[in-house]
Amino acid sequence: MRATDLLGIGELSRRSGVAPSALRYYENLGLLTSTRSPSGRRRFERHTLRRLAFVRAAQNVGLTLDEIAEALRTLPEARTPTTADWARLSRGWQARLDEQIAALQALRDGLGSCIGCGCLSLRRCRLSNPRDDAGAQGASGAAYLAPVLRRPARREQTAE
Amino acid sequence: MRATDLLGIGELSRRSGVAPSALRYYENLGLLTSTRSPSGRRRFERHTLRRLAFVRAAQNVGLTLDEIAEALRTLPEARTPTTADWARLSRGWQARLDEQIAALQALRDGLGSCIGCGCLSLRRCRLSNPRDDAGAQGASGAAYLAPVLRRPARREQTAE
DNA sequence: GTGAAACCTCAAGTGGACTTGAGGTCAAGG
DNA sequence: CCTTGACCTCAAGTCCACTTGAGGTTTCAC
Repeated sequence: MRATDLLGIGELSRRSGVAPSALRYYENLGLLTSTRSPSGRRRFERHTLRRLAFVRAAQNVGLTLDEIAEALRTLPEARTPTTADWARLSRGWQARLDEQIAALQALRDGLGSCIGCGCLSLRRCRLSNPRDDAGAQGASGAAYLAPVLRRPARREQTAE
Repeated sequence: MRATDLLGIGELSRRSGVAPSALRYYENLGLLTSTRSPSGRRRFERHTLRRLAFVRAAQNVGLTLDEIAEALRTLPEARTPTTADWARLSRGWQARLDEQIAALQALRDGLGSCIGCGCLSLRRCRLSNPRDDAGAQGASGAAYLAPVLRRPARREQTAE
């Protein structure tokens, strides 16, 4: 492991596309670890890039940083994680994604009929559907649409 | 329009599943309007339920409250909105949803191969894929996965 | 040797969508 | 008459994932 195998925070940022401030933040949360140079600068091992890739992917699947940190804590400290380690952590995401996709498809299909009818409410439409009809369904009325997936795209491009 | 056609905030909350505090908040943002009783209490018209249904649906599609408010401002003030009005507003959501679904499917399919290989990074894997490889792609390197759809389900059930 | 760039820490700010709390009013039932 | 509970306003707090800023040190190229 030569010195050039260790990345400074700027280098890691450039290679990962994650802002230095975010990297420090991640380290605070325990998602990342670093050693320090004599003058106190962070030195990250190269496999931190893979860790970051995992973090990104997990975020895309909808995990919070806390959940991700918890998952990462199950990695062996002693050795560089293997592909099998990563595969283990990401098992289960598939199902999660399937659910999210199904929820969105339901929304889209509901929307398909709604655009025709313009109803956008009441039991004819599963697009929104609060429990109108004065509790005709009892307390455990219609569940709302899966609240998956809010929030629009964020400023991701540094360009512009 | 009899008095019973007007809903108090509690009643509206119960029928819509939206918390009173949220309803007041929406009114502040201009998503909702109300008249007031002599003693200053809010009275909502019944079609506010449909407005709320629209808000919910729009949120599910990924719009912010500001965007929703803007859309709602294009509704005619004078009359109760028609189905055609609602349909007009929700046109365009379809495409948005299609995009979101496609993004998620790409993520899932990428994941499929990654679970096998455990790579979870580098150019072999489109699950995460920051621009590693020291800018081999130039400044306009791989765009990250669509950052659609973060954040997990929120406490939606009052039950429990 | 000097100035810019890169790094450090720690505290506070941001944005979106609300909720919570303090402090007060009003209507209805017993 | 009194209490309970539904409602009011306005300010501040919460959560998540970061970013920004102030104030200070180190490293590097010239």
